[in-house]
This record gives sequence, C-alpha cells and structure tokens, in this order.
Amino acid sequence: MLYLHLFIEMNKTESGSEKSIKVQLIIEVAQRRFGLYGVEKTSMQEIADDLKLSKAFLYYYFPDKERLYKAVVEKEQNEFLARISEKILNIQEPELLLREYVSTRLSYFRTLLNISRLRLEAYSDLKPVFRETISLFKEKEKEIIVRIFEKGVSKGIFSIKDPDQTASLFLDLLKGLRISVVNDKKTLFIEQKEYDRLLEKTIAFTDIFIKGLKIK
Amino acid sequence: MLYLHLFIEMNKTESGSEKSIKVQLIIEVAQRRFGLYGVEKTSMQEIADDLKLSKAFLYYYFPDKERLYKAVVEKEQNEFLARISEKILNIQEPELLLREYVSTRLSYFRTLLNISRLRLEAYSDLKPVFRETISLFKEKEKEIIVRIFEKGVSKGIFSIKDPDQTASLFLDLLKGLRISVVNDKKTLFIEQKEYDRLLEKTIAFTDIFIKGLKIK
DNA sequence: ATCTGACTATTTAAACAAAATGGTCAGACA
DNA sequence: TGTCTGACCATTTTGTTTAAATAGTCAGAT
Repeated sequence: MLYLHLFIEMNKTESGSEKSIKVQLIIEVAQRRFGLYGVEKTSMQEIADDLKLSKAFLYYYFPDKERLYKAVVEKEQNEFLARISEKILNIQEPELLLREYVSTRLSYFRTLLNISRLRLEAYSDLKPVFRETISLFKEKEKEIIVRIFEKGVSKGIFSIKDPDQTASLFLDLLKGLRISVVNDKKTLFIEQKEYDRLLEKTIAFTDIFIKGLKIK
Repeated sequence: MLYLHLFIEMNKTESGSEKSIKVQLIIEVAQRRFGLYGVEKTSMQEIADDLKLSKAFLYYYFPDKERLYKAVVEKEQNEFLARISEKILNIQEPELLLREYVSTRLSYFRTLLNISRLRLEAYSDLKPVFRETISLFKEKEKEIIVRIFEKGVSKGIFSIKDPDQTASLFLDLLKGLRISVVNDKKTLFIEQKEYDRLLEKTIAFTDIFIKGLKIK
C-alpha cells in the first residue's frame, strides 16, 4: 500500500491542512463535480479528465472513491465550522448566536445536499468510514449548541435542565424540519422556493424554541 | 362500471358510515392483513381467501386494490379522529389538550406505519387518489390544532400571532421528529425501543413548544 | 343484484449478456 | 526512490428476455 503514509496524514484531522497541494487540488476538482452532479453521477475518470491526468493518478493519492468523497465532505464541514466559529467570536447574546447558527447551518445543508444528491434518508446506509465522519460532526455540532445553551443559562436568560439532551433534541428538530419540508420526492435537487419555505419555517421554529427556553 | 354507485357512496365521507355490512367486512379483513404484512405483501387473493369468497367478489365492491387500501387508511384516520374528538370534549386546558393530541397521534402513526410498511418518505410517490385523502386528513389535523391554539389564546394563556401558520409548523415539526428519530433504514418495522425514544423526544419537544407559546 | 370461474393485462422476478466504472499493477520516467 | 501511466481485471450497473405472480375483467350462473 503505497498511499499509506498519505492516508494517515490525511486522517489526522486535527493537525490537518498539511495536505499536499496535489491532494488539495484533487479535492477541489472533486468538490466542484460533486457539487454539480452529485457523487454517484461523477466518475473517477471524469475527475481525472478535469485534471488532465490519468485515473490511476487519483488512486495514488486516494485509496478509493469513498475516501475522496469523505475528504470533500470534511472540507465542507470544516468550512462550515470555520464560519460558525468566526461568528461565535463576535456575538455575545446566546439568542442571536442560536439564530446565526441556524441560518448558517441551513446553507451548509444545501451544499451537502448538492454534493450527495442522495435521498435524504440515504444517510442510513452509509459505510463505516462515513459514520465516523458524520458522528464526529454531529458531536461538534452538539458541542456548539450546548455551549450556546450553557452561556444562556449562566447569563440567566435560559432555563435548561439538561443542556446536552436539549441540544440533541434541537438538532433532531432542525433535521426533521429539513426532511419534512423539502420532501425530496422526484426532483432530488432543492429548489429555491422550497429552500425559502424551509428558511421561513426554521426561523419561526427557532423563535418559539428560544422563547420556550427563556426564563419567565 | 357496476361499482359506481357504491364508490360514490363510499366517497361522501361526511355522511359516511352508510357502507354496507359487506364493504365493512372487506375493509376489516384487509385492515388486519395490511396491519400484519403491509399492503405490498398482501394479495387480493389472500383477502378473498380469508373471507372464503372469490377474488372477483372484492372487485365487485372495490374498483381496485388502491381504493381498498384507501378505505382502510380512511378507517384508521376516522378512528384516530374519533379518539381525539372524545378527548377534546373532556379536556378544557389547551396545554393538556395539546399533550393528549401528541400522544394519541403518535400511536396512530405507529398503526399507519404497520399498514403501509413503506419507507416513510414513500408518501411522496402516492397516487392522486391518495394525495386527496392525506391532504384532507392534514387539514382536519391542522384544524384541531388551530382550535386548541385559539382556545389557548382566548383563555389568555397562549400568545400566537398566526395560529394557522403556527399549527402547520407544529405538525411539520412532529412529522420531522418522527422521520428523524425512527430512521427506518433496513428494519422497516418500528421497534419498541425506537418508539419509546421517539415518545420521549416528542414529549420534551412539546414541553418546550408549549412554553414557547405561553404568555410571559 | 350478487357472486364465480376462467380469462387477460400488468407487474414483478429471475437469468443472462453488455457496458460502465471502480480498482490494481508492472513498469516508464524523472 | 517517488510519481505517474496504460493496460488490465473485478464488480456493479444497465438492458433484455422470459417466466411467474398478481391485479383486474367479464360472460354467465344463481
């Protein structure tokens, strides 16, 4: 396994970002194609053609297509987390924070949907490699929400018994609302109109939820 | 079309319940088989065998399998609505009403899931005949919630600008939570454990939502 | 008017071949 | 030695045909 050293480097997501320029290039090209046509409708050959290199070149840097997909998803995740972190630094009010989180998260959702182009619930039959990535992201997400909630509690604004549980409930509701509203049916790509409706509902939901958390 | 007169009778859901004893019998037998094996795994022949009558007998009373399915679903719907109506008569507090609605609705959901045995989102590719039934039910459902909300408002307990909009948001959230929590994946039948978890989350959600509606 | 047996029409399933795509590897080249 | 390729193999997907199962029809018996 010639690529082993590279693969290990890729996976230490913490020190990350030390990916060679070539790996980054592949990811970017893949990201674009995935974004346009989805993973399933993108062949490794096409990505190689974009780069004007051979298909075997890709397999020199990535063990398989799934790992490349994973890398793209992780890049998107990091971009999302970066955006959120930036906002967290500048905003003090937990209420506003939550609202910012929600809208940023929504646009991330749209990107992800474009990349995967799978029915939404296809989340279920994903490979172990992915479960890891997804659950890691979920944890990070929840951590952010928990912190926002705790901030609200310590500021005497929110009344929350179990911030951890409430956070995962909140995320489940957001996810559920997404699924329930965009009912992907045949179209499979999210339309602007649907997205707007989702945004509207999400905001209305957040308002009520926040009010439900507030101390009377 | 020999069945026309019957079909018309069946469809005037309002005066309803005038269905002949035979039609009712068929529906009940189908209801049991659908509940046990799902629509797709139940053949018309099997239903006929249960009744010890010919398959053609069924087609004398129902134009096609889909309409029989529809009749079963409508029966379930009516049973659900009847249970809810009964509760509404006895409960005065909007808060309690909403909680009762939520838990009754959840058990109805479980029944429906058993009957259809389709992936949850299979809701999407349903025939026009069904869209009608579903959307009618949705309207009735929303109407109930709206009335609960309005009662809460008039009693000075809730503060809701647009009860109609809030009601459909509430229903979307419930639906979303269901989908998001039971992730039907391969199992396809809902396990007790999952159901309990859903119930727990639904209750927690309802608590916060109600608090979010209340006047400070 | 109600119901059936025998029929037809559709849908689903199985089996197979052809094409597309993921993935491997020996070796060329720096 | 590290990087990359063309030619190759293995698996999955797609298309086609055929057979079986099931939905649906109808003339006619009662």
